[in-house]
This record gives sequence, C-alpha cells and structure tokens, in this order.
Amino acid sequence: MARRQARFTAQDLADDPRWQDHSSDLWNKTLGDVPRALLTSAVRCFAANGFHATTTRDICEGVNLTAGALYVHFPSKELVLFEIIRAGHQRVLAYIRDLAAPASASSADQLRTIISRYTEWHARHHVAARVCQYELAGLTPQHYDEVLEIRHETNRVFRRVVARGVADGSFKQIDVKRVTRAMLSLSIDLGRWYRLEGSDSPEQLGEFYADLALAMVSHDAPVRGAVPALDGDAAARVRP
Amino acid sequence: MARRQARFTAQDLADDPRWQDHSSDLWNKTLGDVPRALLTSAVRCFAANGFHATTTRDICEGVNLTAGALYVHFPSKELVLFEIIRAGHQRVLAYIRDLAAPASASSADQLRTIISRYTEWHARHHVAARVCQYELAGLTPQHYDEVLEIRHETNRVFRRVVARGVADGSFKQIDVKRVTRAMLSLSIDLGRWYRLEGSDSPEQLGEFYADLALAMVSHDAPVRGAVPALDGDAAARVRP
DNA sequence: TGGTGGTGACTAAGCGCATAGTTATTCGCT
DNA sequence: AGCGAATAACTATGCGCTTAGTCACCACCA
Repeated sequence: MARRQARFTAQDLADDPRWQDHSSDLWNKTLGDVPRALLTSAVRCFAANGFHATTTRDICEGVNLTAGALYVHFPSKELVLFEIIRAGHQRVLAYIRDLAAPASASSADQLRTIISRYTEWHARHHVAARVCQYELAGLTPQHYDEVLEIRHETNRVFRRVVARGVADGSFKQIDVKRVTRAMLSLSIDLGRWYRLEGSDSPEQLGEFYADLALAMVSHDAPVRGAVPALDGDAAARVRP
Repeated sequence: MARRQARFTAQDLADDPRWQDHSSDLWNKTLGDVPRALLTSAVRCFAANGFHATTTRDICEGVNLTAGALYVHFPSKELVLFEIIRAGHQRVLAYIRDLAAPASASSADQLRTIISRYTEWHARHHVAARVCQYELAGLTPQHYDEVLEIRHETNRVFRRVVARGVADGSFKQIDVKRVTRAMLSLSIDLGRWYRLEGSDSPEQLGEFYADLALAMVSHDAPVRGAVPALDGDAAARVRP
C-alpha cells in the first residue's frame, strides 16, 4: 500500500561499491562520531533511494541503531538532509574560492585549475553531490533558499574566471553565461552516473573536463547569425 | 508526522510556467483523453515534487477527478511512472535513430544534427525529461531494466556517429566513449535547470550545444601523457 | 573503597496521521 | 436499459516522531 519500496536497505548499501565515496570527510568536525556516522549512512540512503523513499529506520539501521536514536542527535529527518546539502555546498564553494584567488596565473591556467578541481570534487564526493543536486525538493523553503544563495555565489566565481579570459583576449568572444553554464553542467551531472570503481579516476576526469572547457573557450563560434559574444544579460551579471 | 510536505499542489503546477512543456504529445495515441490528461498531470507532479512525494490525489486533482479515478485507467501509481518513462525513452530513441540514418551526410553534419535535435528534444520536453532521468529509482526492478535497455541503445547510436567521424578523419583522435558521454551529459542535464520561459529557445540551445560538440571533437588533446586516442575499452564498445 | 545521584545515549513500544489501493454505489451517455 | 466512468467511503499498512524507561559512565564525598 503505502510502502515506499526502498529497493536498497542500509545494509546493502554499506557494502555496495556503487555508493562508496569520500563524503564522510565532509561533516562538521565539531559533531560527535555518532551523528557523523548517521550523516554518512543517510547520504548513502538518500542517494540510492531518494529522500522520501528513505525512512528514519533505514538511516539508523546503517549504523546499527534503532529508529529513535536519530532524534538524540537531529531534530528531524529534514534537518539531516539540510545538514548534508549545506555541508556539501559550503565545502565546494570554499574549495574553488581558494583556487580562483591567485590572479597571477594566466586565464587559461586558472580555468584549467578550477574546472579540474571542481570536477574532481564532484567525482570524489559523487554520492553527496548527488544528494546536493537532486534532493533539493526535500528541503523546507527556508533551507532551500539558504542553499540557493551558496549556489549563486559558486556560479559567480566561475563566471568571473571565464569573463576574465574573454576580457584579456585569452579566450574567444564566447557567450560567458552560456559557456559557463555548460561547464558546470558537465561536472554536476557526474552525480548522476559516476562511480569511484569505474575506469575514470577523479583526477583523469578532472583533466579531461578541463581540456573540454578549454576547447569550449577556444573554438570559433560558427557565424550562423546567432550567439552574440556577450549579450546584455550576461554582461550585466559578470562582476556584479 | 508522515506528511510528505509536497510543496506544490497540482493546481499550483498547472499555472506555473516553470513546469510547462510539450510532454502532452508524448503519450500513446491509443490511450483515451482522460488517461493522457492523467499522465500530463502526473509528469508535472513527479517533476516538481518527486515520485514519492506525489500522492495519487495530487495527480487526480490536476484533472479535477477524485482519488479512485486513477485506478480506472492505471493499475498502480508505479505504472503511471513507468508509462511516462517508457514513452519518453522510446520517443527520443526513435527520434534520433531517424536522424542518424542518412549515411550520406558528412560526419560533422551528422553529429551537428543529432546533437542539436537531441538537445532540442530535451529542452522542449524538459519536464518529462526530468522524470525520465531522475525518477528511475521509483520503478520496480523489472521496469527499470526495461528502460535501461533503451538507454543503452540510445548511447550506441551516439557513439556510432562519433566513432564514424574519428574513423574517417573528420574528427581528431579523441576518446570516443568519454567524449560521447560528455555530449549526452550536457543535454540530459537540461532536465535539471531548463525552463521554456527562459531566454534560450530549444533551437538556440540545440545549435549552441552542437557547436560545443564540434569543438569537443575538433580540439587537440593537449599532450599531457594521458587521454589515449581510443583505449581498448572504448574501441571494444564502438560498433558492438 | 564503595555508595549516591546525575547525565547522556540508546531502546522498545506505540501514537496519530497519511497514503496506496479497494469496493459498493451512482452518474451519464447512447 | 445497460455499460463504462467516476465517486465516496473505506481498509490496511507504513511512516515520522514521541515517550518512558534502561544502562553505562562519571563526579563527588564519606
């Protein structure tokens, strides 16, 4: 009837290489061992079955606790989700912000670095990344807004790097907004299909996507009338 | 308690431009008007709130029917989901298969055509596409496998087009598997963010992504040791 | 040393509500 | 009249969260 047919139990997931990643080092260090273990179990359940198909029992089962134990450490299931998504978003932002800092590097090197590292991060933490990208609908409106703010800031960082290269002539006269969106799209989509056990290591994929990013900013947009170099909209958003 | 806090009701969604698309012309023509209207309502609910956060009442409310009416036309909620996902996958496959057929066209033109149309399709049907890509976990294992088969066939079509260009010298000696995956990644990810009301029309986006695809197969992979032209794995999968 | 009280983590049991699906009945069309 | 479509009322079950109580551990003091 109302059974949520979660196809994978926490026990299954713990051993499944498909859902292995490095998300356990994302959690706030001030948290105790048990809450962090709960987050690690939860992120796997949410990634595999979705937020709504995951029960509080599933999460606790993953760390050999019973249902009520979750509420010793978290006030609600939604807050477990929020903690995961907030942590994920803040970590990536801090990570790439540090990388984008050295203005001394060439625009191409800067783009290569930021794209490869952003990609690596999403590959290495693909289970958490999946939850961060595809389970936003489980958040309350307030929490959702909070996360959205971080996402916008992340976008701004990338757009600034691309716009710099266009401005100083390192890149072609591409559409900054569109091209940046495509680059991010590639990395974000990793959460949908990437597995650590596969044939691509996070580093290899990072290099590969950085190459693609460079190709995107180096090719001449075929003259087909369309694709203005920097339309008003995009220009308005660069360096806000 | 067990409230699934579906944030948007069917009534909200019907008017929201955010969830407007052309998915209503996907359904099997042999179905009656009511079942097709139910699918259209369901696809919006699933896309906005997720399969598990959507109640059968939500779906029916969207076409001004009461709860039980759904079971006059479909045996279960899961089958509604399956019908949507199956229809979506079959339509795209049939669509691009027709396009990839004319072997007379140049490899570049063939790639341009197939990528731009695939992208357009995902933009035009982004609500259904979102369900097709992100709600697979709601399917029973049997239905899931059935869908997976169609997905594999779709991938094969694209890989064949890219491999042909590499073989006849139109494209650089790129890694067919990886590059193809990246191209599909871009289009698939549309379901996550695209809106018909936005500033990019499906056609514009199709052209733009086709340009990017061409850039991907035209750039020289920087000699950094890595990225073999056609590794054993990829070679084995092209033309199976 | 051993008794006492306090504390935080955990469990077992279950409450109340919501949900997918069922059924007996009615509606409306030809 | 007769038949398919729709409804209202219902069942069975699962869910998030609560509650009462247990247990291990520690501080304090005689």
